Amino acid sequence: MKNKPVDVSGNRLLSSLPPEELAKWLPDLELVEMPLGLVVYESGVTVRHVYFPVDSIVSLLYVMEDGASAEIAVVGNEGIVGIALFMGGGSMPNRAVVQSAGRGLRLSGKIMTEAFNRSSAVLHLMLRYTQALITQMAQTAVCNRHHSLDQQLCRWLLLSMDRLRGNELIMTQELIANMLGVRREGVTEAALSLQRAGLIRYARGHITVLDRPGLEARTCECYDVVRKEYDRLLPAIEAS
Amino acid sequence: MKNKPVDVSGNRLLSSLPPEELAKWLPDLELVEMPLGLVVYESGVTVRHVYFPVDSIVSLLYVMEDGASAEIAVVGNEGIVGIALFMGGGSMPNRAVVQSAGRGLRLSGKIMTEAFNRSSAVLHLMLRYTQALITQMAQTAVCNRHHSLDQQLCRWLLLSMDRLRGNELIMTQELIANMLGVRREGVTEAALSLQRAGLIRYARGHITVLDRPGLEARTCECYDVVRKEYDRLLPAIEAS
DNA sequence: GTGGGTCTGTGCGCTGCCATACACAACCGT
DNA sequence: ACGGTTGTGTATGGCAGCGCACAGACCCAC
Repeated sequence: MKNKPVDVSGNRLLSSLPPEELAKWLPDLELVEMPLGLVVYESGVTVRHVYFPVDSIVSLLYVMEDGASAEIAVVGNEGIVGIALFMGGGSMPNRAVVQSAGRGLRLSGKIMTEAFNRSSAVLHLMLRYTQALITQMAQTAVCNRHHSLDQQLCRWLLLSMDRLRGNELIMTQELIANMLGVRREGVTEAALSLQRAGLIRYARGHITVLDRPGLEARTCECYDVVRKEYDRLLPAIEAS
Repeated sequence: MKNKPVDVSGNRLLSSLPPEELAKWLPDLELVEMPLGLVVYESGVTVRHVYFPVDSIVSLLYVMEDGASAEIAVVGNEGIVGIALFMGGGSMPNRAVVQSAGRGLRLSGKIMTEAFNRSSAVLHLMLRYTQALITQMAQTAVCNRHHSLDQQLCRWLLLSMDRLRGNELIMTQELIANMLGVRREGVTEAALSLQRAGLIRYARGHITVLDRPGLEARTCECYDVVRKEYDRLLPAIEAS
């Protein structure tokens, strides 16, 4: 348990809490490292902490019996990992994995649940966030059904970049393929296509976005739907 | 506003409410017809009522700019249509359409919201249901990514049958195709295949399930994941 | 700098679903 | 009984993504 003041401004949800509520959390909020690949919670296992990513990204993915996987949603500095805690189920049939290394603020589930049940401000903020997350999942389903790998890669890159600071992402094509639930070779082709169009630069696990508007033009409507819904449901944040 | 006693036992969520809470709702619960194709709520439009299907099924689907569609989740007598009301957003970027005609119990959003904010029993029940719904959406995304049309049709049939009484469904292949987001011809082929295997009988909009265990054996793991999660999260109901 | 692991690019045949087009059968009203 | 509408079966060609196999390119450790 740390005593030094924790900077809470890195997470949009946390920094949207009423100050008096936040004050109660501060002593228990712990800044933790979230290395690439860390499993934040496992499918079907009761979560003990919630995590507020600061400069990391956490991917919620379902792992099938045969080992294949598919991303369901992604959580970054706009959200919280572990909604099952306050939704009442305690666990979910999917896994949360750190997709982009960084740090996050961790809070014990007990404190979170108490706050949720006591403060209607906390409750309503968390539920609005959850609704946004639902939209992201729904749109993932739609996108998986109807759109090309090319478009999905654009969507995925944009969603990820929205949840980070810079314009660079550390992520191999293999990992992206796991997230999208496609073959690595498919990602290679799609990424090459984006690179040839001058939208990104890709080199051994380092992706740099060169032309964000270009990506936005190339992706499907799904990205926009999700983006707009997050903007609508969550308190505005000063332009980053 | 009806005065005759409304039978609430047809909906699992409603009948799981504490009796004293339910008593407050009774005067305002209205039994309404839900004909095939009725749009319960429209994408982006604030919902004014919630609906508890009794012997109808409502499909949540996203309609794309080009008119194509994809089902995100399905709600029957185990659930409620209009979660955006208590989640705080008021609306969602998808449409709710009656997929199987029947009746439902309608409640004004105002009353629902008040109950949600006042009664922690109502709140927790609704949130647990919402978590189950989230799982269904997540699994839809996974299924869309990885599984064959054949398996998806099985999943869809099973999910639908779980939400109805008998073993018959009134539904053209065209409509099923809209839900699954595939071509009608694809559904024809898949349905023929199931029919040849003796699992269903199909005739001009009438589907009869002949061999439920057979369907369960043929579908993907997605159905089971969703089924188990609904069973886990929602209060047990006497065997139907 | 050399060798081994990691990451990316490429080729090939295969399959599942798409788009289009059309045949036919069942039902429905008059 | 008849013609239109609705629902279902079938064929043909095409394409996106898959599975597999392998080649090169880069990076790091020794």
